[in-house]
Amino acid sequence: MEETNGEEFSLWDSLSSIAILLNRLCPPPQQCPAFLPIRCPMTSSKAASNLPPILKGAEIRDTFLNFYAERGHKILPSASLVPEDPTVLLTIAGMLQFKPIFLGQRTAEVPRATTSQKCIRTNDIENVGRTARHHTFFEMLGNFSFGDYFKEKAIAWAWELSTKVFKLPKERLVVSVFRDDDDAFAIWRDQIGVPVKRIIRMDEADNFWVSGPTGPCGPCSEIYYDFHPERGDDDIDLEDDTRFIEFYNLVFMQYNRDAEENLTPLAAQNIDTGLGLERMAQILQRKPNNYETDLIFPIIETAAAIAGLAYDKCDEAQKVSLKVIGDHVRSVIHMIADGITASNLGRGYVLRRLIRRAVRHGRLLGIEKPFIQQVAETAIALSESAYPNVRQRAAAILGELQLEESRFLETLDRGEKLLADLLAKVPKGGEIAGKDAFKLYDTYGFPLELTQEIAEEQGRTVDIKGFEAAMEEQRDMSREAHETIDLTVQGSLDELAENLHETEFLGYSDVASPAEVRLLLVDGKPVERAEAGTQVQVVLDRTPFYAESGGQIGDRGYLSGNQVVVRVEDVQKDGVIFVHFGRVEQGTVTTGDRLSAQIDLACRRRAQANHTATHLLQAALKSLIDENISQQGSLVAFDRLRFDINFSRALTPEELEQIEKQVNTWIAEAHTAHVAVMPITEAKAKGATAMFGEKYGDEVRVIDFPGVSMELCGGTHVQNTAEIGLFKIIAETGVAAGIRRIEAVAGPAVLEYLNVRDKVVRELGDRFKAKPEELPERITALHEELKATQKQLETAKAELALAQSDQLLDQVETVGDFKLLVAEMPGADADALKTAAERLSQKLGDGAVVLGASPAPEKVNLIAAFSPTVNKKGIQAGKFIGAIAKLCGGGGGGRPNFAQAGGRDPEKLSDALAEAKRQLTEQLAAS
RNA sequence: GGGGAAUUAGCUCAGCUGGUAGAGCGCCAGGAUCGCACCCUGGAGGUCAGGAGUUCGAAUCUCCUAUUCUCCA
Repeated sequence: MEETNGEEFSLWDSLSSIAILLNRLCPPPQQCPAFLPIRCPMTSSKAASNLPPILKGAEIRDTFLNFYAERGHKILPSASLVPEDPTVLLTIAGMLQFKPIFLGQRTAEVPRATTSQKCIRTNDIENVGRTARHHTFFEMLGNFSFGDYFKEKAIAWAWELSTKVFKLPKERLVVSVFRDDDDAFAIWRDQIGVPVKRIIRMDEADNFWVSGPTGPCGPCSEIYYDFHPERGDDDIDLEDDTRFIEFYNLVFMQYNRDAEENLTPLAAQNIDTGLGLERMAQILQRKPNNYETDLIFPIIETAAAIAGLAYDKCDEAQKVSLKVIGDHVRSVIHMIADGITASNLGRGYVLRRLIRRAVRHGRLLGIEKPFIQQVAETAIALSESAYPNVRQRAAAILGELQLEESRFLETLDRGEKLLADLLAKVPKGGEIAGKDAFKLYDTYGFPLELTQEIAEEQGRTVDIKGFEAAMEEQRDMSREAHETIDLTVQGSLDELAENLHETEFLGYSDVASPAEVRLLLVDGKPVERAEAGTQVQVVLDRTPFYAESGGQIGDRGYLSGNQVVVRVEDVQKDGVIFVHFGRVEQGTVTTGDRLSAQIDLACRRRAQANHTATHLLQAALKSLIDENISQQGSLVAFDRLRFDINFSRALTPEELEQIEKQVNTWIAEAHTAHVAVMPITEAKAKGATAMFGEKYGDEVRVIDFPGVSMELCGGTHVQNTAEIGLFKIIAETGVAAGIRRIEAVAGPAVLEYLNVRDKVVRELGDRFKAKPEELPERITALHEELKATQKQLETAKAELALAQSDQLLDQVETVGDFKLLVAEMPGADADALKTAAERLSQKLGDGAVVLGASPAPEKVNLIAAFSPTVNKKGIQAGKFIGAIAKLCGGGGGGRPNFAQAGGRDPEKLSDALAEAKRQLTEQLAAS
């Protein structure tokens, strides 16, 4: 078929409707195995001979994987969204799980593989829903060659898959190659037969792949689908996304780039490709964008139904909101399924933002009530056949979403209230300051767009520039803080590292060893010798000391030699070099000295007990509470251990008791440790627990207590769990939303812990004359008694003050139209004075009352109560009493009608009162 | 890792530049009612998260700690 005659739309539309009809005739996957649609009547029909068959998303996925499986590729499962590579936050590309192979860190088990990989990217999050194909969640179909086939086959297969299997018309395909890649250009032109005009050369920015500043890299070649072939082959602009969509990217990894940017050919050349599932679905399902494909649209329909909307009748803004929900919900269910929980850091924070954006767009659509769970249920149903873990984890997903959604709705409520206050202060037509909007966002989590929207409704604007400036400031602050950490020894060590060799670690087997001083530092600077009394850092050629890592703190001990003793208090690791921090206790230590390095065995044993206990704790949590619990942080010290886990609620006392019991049972069962070093892949295959955020080499150390716990770990452990003796949980607290912290003690540290508790309880028992179990009751009773007594005392004091005040009525004098009372109320405290003064002032009517007392040594209280008529004479209680209080060595103030003051000189009280009386008499008498 | 904020009665929250801790709901009692709900009157209920400091005086200002929320990396 020669291209359409410009009537693209009508033809396309009519073909679409035929296709839809045909699809109805043979639609359901269960009747229609993956390849059947290709054999549908449609493909043989003349009218549709040039139109690819409509395939469901799932069929596209299966077709791709099977195509490459038939060509010797092993189908591997999608890797988790949480990458093994700790430097990467989330799995952002199909090749991520193979990166170590491409970087030469690991050898491939198979020469060819194919995957459908779930991916998350949030760098273009603002575009999601607004363009046809930006997503935070997408699936990348890929075929990979590890030093096996290269360009020729990769190109040929990609073309065969596109044109023969997916039946994309050749005339509608355009390919790109890297500017200098003549090989690829020739293959496309000569072997595939693509017209030269439809092979476009592109620059580095688009068609040269690098994994980092150095390392493997190479040119790419991409295949684009052309929605408007009638526009001709002459000015093809692949950047024009109204015409082209890139759906297949082939990366030819053929060079290694060094620090000087020299490219040298790789011995083993690799192929890494990616075909966007959603994009292919858009093409094959004739949809205007990815969102309306069967991979996402049901989610949108669910959301629309909840909002009471019909998608095709929605305006553009509503469609954007629905698309954002459709996209984000897919991200969110897979993230939670892979064990991520919403929090305020790292990938947990990414998850939170996605959930909140989805909720917010739901509100934009007019949904007031929680709805995310319902939408998520649709998303789970859509994904479960390809990713069964979303169904297995459905309860966790829905629970997490419900928690986070309600938390966000609370945040919004609070923000709306604060914004209302803010708006009240800005006149109509005015502008909300950028820093105010930012504070709302930064401190209270209230989205900027929402601030703008509500402000606009109220006829006000928001200073966006000011907001962004404030945001930039906040970013700088974070970044600076991030960079300025730990400059202690680092700098000088880096300079010297070239002259130092890797410290040989002997501590797994030895507790003491001869060693040579290779480097001596004082205050971070290298020195030849250090005298007794100086703080030093020592680098040895070999050491039995464990350096802090994996949460376990460094060993303590001594370095000793001829007349020299250095006490080691801590050991840190800088890469492969161990630095012993300590103090020279005796003699002079000199670079090159041969010393005996000996660790403090008692401390080491405690650390071992705590460390193994940490492993048992993790195993117990996984088996008793939730298998998805994983470590978020850990500390193993000599006297305690701390273990942070991702878990969204507090553990109950019963659960903690259960865990404690389980760990102690394992201790009592005396399990023997099997420690082995093996390739990481083997360890994983055996089911060893690894930690995210922990860097592992190819060879890993596995600590195995068969049947109980198996973990990758470089720390030191007991040989038998019985050595731990006893394990006791002492606290369970929250660290951040979604993260709980368990603190415990194990081994000898338990005894210390119990001794302290025991001493306190015994002392309390002695003091309260009660048995330990009676203490709480006893204290409650005493507490109540105390409160009752205090209450009685207060009442009595108030009564006394009133009685005293009544007696003072005798001393009232009349000055002109006013009543005047200046008196001392011995023993009355501040409260009593206030009560009395107020009562007297009421009784006197127009007039002034000044009372004074000294409730304690070195303490004076004064109260003045003036009627409004007195204020009119220009006398204010606050100012008046302040001046009087100065006479007693103090100060004071208050309101014009009622004020209080104090001082420190009781012996001057009567003089001060006399002065007060004199002044008041004089001023009140004046007319 | 670095910021910002919050913590006041059983619950939701006021409390201004330091000067006698409040409201609404809930609770208890009384009134009204054949009775209940509504309603009216009265009452109980507070270590102002904890600790230190400044001050004559701190819920209020400063510092530390804990907990929760939130933003950035």
